[in-house]
Amino acid sequence: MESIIENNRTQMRRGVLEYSILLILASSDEYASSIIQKLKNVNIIVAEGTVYPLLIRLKKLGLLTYRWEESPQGPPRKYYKITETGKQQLKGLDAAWDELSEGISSIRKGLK
Amino acid sequence: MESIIENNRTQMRRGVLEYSILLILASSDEYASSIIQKLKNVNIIVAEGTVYPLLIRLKKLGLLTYRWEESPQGPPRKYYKITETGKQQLKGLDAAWDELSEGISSIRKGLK
DNA sequence: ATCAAATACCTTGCAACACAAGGTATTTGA
DNA sequence: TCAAATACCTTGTGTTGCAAGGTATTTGAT
Repeated sequence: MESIIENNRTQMRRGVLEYSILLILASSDEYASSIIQKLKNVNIIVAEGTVYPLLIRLKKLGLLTYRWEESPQGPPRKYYKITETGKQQLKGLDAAWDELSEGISSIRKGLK
Repeated sequence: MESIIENNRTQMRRGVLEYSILLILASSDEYASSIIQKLKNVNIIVAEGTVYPLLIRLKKLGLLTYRWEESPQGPPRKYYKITETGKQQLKGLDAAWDELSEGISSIRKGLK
């Protein structure tokens, strides 16, 4: 018994995940668990099993690099950093998001 | 050779498709080709093979009904209409969209 | 010294779903 | 009679988020 809403919420999130991660990394270098926490803070809740493969993919595409750093406690952390290529691509994603927002906005106004 | 941007544009669109269609039908009854055209008008470009199965699915879920109507030319048209249940679910999707927009907005502001 | 808890990392298998491509049916008009 | 336009729909493929499960490191309590 799954609701249409919950299902679509997932779908919507799915569409902006890479974008969100690049946005976060454009601001500062972060490790996976920290990224997940930041996303959770803005109600974009996402599973570990989603983020790790995604970071690996973005790294393969040359949009990210990473370095290891000691942690205050626990195992070392893999800090990801956005590359120049990544920054350029991010601009394109910004545009894509804006376009989509405007599209939805237009349809919404068409009502009433 | 696929760009990250084009790929993500598709992903983003994907997430809001059901939402967009319900929004359009909340305004007026429409047939599939017309819905596709309206989406195209706001740069949410989508293929036929995407929309038809989706309408069928939404109908099965009880969010839409349809009736046949003669066309000025060509074959008859299947006009879809949103149900009361559909309208209720749409409210939930409105909320989901707003939440996502705010989430992205927050992350974006975190920059600079 | 040992073991539990916390923190991080990562992989596998499944299910959902958009899209490209291809197909059928109806009407009009040349 | 046949091409063009309009409309409907189905099938096969590839991508991908997620649940579940697994490994490794450190700290601190017993």
